[in-house]
Amino acid sequence: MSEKRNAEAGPSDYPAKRPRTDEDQEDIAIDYNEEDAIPPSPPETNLVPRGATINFSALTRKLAEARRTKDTEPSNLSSLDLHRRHQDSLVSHIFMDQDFSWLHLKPDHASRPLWISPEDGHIILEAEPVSRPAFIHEYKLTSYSLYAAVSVGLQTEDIIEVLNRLSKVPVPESITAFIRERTLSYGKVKLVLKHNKYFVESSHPETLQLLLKDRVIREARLITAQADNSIKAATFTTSKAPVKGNLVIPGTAKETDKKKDDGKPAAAATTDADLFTSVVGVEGDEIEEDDENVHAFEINDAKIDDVKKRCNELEYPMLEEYDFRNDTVNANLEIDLKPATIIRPYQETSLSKMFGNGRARSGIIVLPCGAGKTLVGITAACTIKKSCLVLCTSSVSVMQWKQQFMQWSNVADKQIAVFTADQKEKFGGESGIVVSTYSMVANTHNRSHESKKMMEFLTSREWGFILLDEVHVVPAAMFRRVVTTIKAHSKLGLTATLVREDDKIADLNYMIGPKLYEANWMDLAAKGHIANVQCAEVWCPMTPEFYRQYLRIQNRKRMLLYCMNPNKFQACQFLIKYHEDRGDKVIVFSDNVYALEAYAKRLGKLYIHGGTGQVERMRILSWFQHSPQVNTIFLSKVGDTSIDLPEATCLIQISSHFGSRRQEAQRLGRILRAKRRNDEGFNAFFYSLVSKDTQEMFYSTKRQQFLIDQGYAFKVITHLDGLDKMEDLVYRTRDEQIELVQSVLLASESEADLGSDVRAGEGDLAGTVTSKDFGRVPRMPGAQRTTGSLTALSGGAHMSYVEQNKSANKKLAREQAPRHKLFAKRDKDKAAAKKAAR
DNA sequence: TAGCTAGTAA
DNA sequence: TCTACTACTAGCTA
Repeated sequence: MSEKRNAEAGPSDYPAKRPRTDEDQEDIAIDYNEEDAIPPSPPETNLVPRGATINFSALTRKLAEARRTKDTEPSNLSSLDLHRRHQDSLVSHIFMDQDFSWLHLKPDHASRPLWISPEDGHIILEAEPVSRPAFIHEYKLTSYSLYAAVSVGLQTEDIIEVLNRLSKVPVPESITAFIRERTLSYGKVKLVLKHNKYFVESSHPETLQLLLKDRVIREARLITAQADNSIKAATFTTSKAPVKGNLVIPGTAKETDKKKDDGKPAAAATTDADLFTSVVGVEGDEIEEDDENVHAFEINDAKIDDVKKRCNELEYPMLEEYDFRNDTVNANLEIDLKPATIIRPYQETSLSKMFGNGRARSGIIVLPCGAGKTLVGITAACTIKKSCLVLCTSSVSVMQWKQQFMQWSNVADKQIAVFTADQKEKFGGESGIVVSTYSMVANTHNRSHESKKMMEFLTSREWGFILLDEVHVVPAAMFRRVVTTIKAHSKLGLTATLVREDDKIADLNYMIGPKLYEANWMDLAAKGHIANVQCAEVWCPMTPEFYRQYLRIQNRKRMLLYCMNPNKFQACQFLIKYHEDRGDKVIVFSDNVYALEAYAKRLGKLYIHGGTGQVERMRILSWFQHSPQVNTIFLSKVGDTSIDLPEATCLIQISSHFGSRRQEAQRLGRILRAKRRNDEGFNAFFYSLVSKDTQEMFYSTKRQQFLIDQGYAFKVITHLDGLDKMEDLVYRTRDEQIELVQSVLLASESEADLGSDVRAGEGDLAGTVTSKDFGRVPRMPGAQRTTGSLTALSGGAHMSYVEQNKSANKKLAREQAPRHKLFAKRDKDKAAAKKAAR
């Protein structure tokens, strides 16, 4: 119902990482010595003590107090006070410098979890701190979230009613007015595909008239030959399909006894969403369809994107629903899930959001990697039973989708076709499934003859269903055209990470549809569907040599220096050893190919990057999967997508430039499948190695945001116990380190000359460890391995977790602009969201 | 099979 | 605000 994001509190916000003012620095400097005295527990927000309620007026009072003290006594603060003050600044961000102490708390406010800001629709939820980093969750009422709520079947008064029931303070007038205003127009306009033509449809002719006043929409309208210019003439009527009926989603446990149970949420699937619907009780009584006639006008399919966008801007977002059961024009597809296929409760919940009223709503389902997105898509296809087009990002996943379709459904072999550069198949008969890539369908120039014919095949027909895998790529300039060139009655987007670092993610709202369902990673982990993950950020101090060079050198080459930091090298070696000894399978990610090779070479491990050939990849991967001697592999960002990774249980990130939240989440997703040993309290591990006091710290914070939003807590490790005693520790001596820094500098020089052509040396780099070497030399490097007992190890036992370390380098801090551009972006987002809410 | 272009993410 | 920059993918041609 609302877009969730955590209050910006929690372990990720280390004072050392946030932009500071000069006086802040003074505080930190004074405070420095006290830091070590802090007990080794993750920092908790001081806003609300565990289990307490938010005392609204007290909070604002405290805020004002904090501001006053800040002015009068800037220095003499203990570290705890500092931390508090930091928290206060976060609170003031939530409150936007407003004093809301005038709001009346309801008498029983203690039992109500929400409060709502009358100014901007921020909702603060006091939640049970199960395993969340923060006890306060911040949501925001936006046009989009209301749109999503309405499209899932909630009605205006229900929303207000529920807010009122849960809120500590009466729902402000401004908010109810906002909800009314925004929801009233939703769902009034629909985009309908009929006989390969698009129509804007509504049961309110005055709404259509209103839309036609807009120039963009008016110009997109197609006027049929006999029509004059009035709406009436171009309007045709049609009676609506019967409501609901007994649609059963295949694969659900209650497939058999569905009929009466429809209204009640399944006991097994008590997700947040269910909790909500159970409060409202709307799932049963869907919006009553008026039997009235509907009115429509045709629009030019080339301009659909514009029209949709325009309608969205006019606050009349177009719903797209497909009444597939009453579609007699398009041929049915013989497809069903195999009898043995049972879908999980949350998968069922997500599908019930899509098919809630007996039709197929277009929209987006967000599930973490490894939670069975593919099966959700396949089940949806089996429910609609019409021709279906599946689009993915790479040709590898094209093959995977086909294989999954064969595995889970009874689709006939000749009904499923693949369309890539290598294979251009068509399905037999009137209906079928085509799996292809975005670029294949989006590509407009330079078509081979065969592709051209295939595209004609795809564009000439009407698809019942289009499945968009990794839907977050769709807003890209070239890919977005697929949504309009392919004529599909319903669209389902699947993704694990509905984030982009640009502002295009909001476009999906009108391009595909609203977010129908988003699973909470923590909930899934708690129920054992995905692995439990321990996330940790390992702070590796720069060695003096490296830091000197780091400060001297300009922007780009700096990256290599903090990637190749000997301390990081050692930490990486230590962690690999540690986890291999436990019996973990370890993946090490490095964005930087030079660092990737250097690390893998030095530590004697196999690695894969973009230049690694297909055969080679498969060989290394199968070794990693099956050989007890290959327990660690190094991956460049090829591993982010397009490589099907086996069940790794530990992940180490050595270089992760830039603040891509998506990448971070996707990488974490690589170990989520490792749920086998979940029952034994088994954890998967995710380490991010960060060179201290470098730019990396900024990016790291930014990257973690998505995972923090999902409820993951990042521990900070500043010391790896036992590292000093480790045998064969690399770069132990100063001489070795100096040698390393020199080779790094040399490399960054030559790399600058060579440009990006890293591949030039591939294969003949002295000492490069690739599987070719194993062909000749049977010895596996790093083969010494003792099997550790899994139950005995909890992972954190050998490491000291330290809350914070504020020994920030002053000089460095001064170098950084007071407002880093990452924060500028955040400010911009905030402003944009605010504007959208207005 | 390499080499090219074009596209994506940040 | 825009661009830079790198690693990578897909698709096509010869």
